[in-house]
Amino acid sequence: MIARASQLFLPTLRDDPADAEVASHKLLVRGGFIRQVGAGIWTYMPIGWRVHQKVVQIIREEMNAIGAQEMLAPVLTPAELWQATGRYDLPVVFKLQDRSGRQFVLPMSHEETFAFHGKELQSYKQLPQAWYHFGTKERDEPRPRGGLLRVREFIMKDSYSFDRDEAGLDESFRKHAEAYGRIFERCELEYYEVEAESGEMGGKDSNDFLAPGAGQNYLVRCENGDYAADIEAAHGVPAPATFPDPLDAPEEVETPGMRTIEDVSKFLQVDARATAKAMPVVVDGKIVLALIRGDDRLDEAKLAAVLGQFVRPAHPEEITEAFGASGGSIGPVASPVPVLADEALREGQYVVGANSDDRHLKGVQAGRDYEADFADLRRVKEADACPQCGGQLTIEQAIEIGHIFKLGTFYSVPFEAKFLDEDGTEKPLVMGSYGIGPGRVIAAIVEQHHDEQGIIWPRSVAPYDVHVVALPGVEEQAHEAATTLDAAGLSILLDDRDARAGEKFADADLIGLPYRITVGKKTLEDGAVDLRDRATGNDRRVPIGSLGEAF
RNA sequence: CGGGGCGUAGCGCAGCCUGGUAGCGCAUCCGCUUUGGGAGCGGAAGGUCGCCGGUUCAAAUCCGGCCGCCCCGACCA
Repeated sequence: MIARASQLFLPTLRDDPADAEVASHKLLVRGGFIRQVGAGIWTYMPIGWRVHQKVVQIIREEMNAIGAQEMLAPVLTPAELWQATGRYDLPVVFKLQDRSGRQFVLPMSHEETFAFHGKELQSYKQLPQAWYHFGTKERDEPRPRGGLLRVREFIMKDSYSFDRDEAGLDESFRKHAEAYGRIFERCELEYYEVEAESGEMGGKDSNDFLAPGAGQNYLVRCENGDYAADIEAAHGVPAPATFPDPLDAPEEVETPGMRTIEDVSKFLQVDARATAKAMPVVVDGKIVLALIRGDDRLDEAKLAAVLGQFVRPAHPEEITEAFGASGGSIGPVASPVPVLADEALREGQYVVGANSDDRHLKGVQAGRDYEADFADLRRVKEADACPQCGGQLTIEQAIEIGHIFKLGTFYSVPFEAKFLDEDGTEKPLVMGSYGIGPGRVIAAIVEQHHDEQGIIWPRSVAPYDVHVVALPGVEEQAHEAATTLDAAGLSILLDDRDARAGEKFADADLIGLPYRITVGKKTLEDGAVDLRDRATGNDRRVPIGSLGEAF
């Protein structure tokens, strides 16, 4: 097909929009792909929607290839469905009422709705099933940002698998993971499948697909390529500490006014890595002392994974009341509250607060001088070693483009979505859920495929294959060239606007179709046109007669 | 929800401090000249200055309230 730029709704902008920070946001707006309607609310304009449809079609083909069945569930959803699982109370869920006060939800995902339909599955003979749709999701995000990176309304491909048992779920999960890999490869995305936190979806195992680029997630990777994880789930091997000579028992020392690790380690001439810092937190109204190595940062997500969702730092008054000392001077020895220590502290002797202002203890050893539960609490740092091979870890921003969950029976039990198994017993369906946001995929592609001039679309998702630039005076010949390419099965954007060459070239670079053909008097004298590869910038002169075979 | 910033023509901005006929660049429309990397000249159109209230002879400008948007944090697929 041939689209004429003179007729298209394709408003390109010369300048970056004032409110854009990340490359994908700037380029998609400038290139006339998307426009903002409100915070986190976007319209896809014609060429942006074409890209979206290309991504959707790739996803659709790969989902169908693993036997998943496409359907469509509604956006407007009776609140009862969400009350059944308790997700009704999540703050990110949009709620509304109809005129007679009936309550509804605008869903952020469709586990409830699909589990509701799962009730019609009756027998193990019907299993496994996998259903999906491209549905509009609504999220009352506390803070939308970054163009398409984090929005309040978006289309998501979400699929739901129904199996007899855990083994079946494992298989459905694996098939989805493989399909996701094929989808992202076809979109020419660099991506990593990593273990993730399950967030508010319920259930247990979940993997994220992270694409390096801008984005809200932090991807930890080993230089040797054998380890990748989201920072909230990542493990790193901390650099070893240099310990002073061991002591037979803790020794109390005066540390006047020393409240920070930096102060204490400098004052006592001790490696900061041979100190421990104590962070009192409150969960369920009780104080717990979280203990990590002095040079580490507490990872709130990991702490919450151990202690529960509602952990908060203790207030200064709570600390003083419990420990009889202020925040910078507390420690695990004779702690009045349970101690939860980071794994790094199992071995070695550390300097810790003495639970008395202006005093610290040297030579404190876990197990000998205090009792603690151990867990991985520390945030991974760049200096850490890879847990697999000891290689150097790197941390980079990444976009979460897909997330797959093993839900188990979290949804099927409240909905009583049961089936009769081969042994004649009734069992709850074992479910999985699997999401991909095409909008985020598009943003990730642009983050990974652009230059100073604009976007460089992979051919698989480009809105058109070829940008035919008609220079003044040869509009007829340009149209003929476009017709030839169209007949050869390519999709064409024909720039037939009454504009200058420089402007058309700049727009072509910005819009980023894989190929550009320039039809101008200069080369037409030789019966040829120029063919430029957007990615490499290389030009080729192609005789008009063989245009159809040039691709 | 905490901190910071912004709201003036389609887009990017100045004007506000020190109140007095609303401006610049790009884009748009008309004409002429130009035409292979965002042209030149001439003419034109386009604005309830986010909203409401207050002060004042007079408010884009000062004061109060509200709304919207962006960034950082909290939170989050």
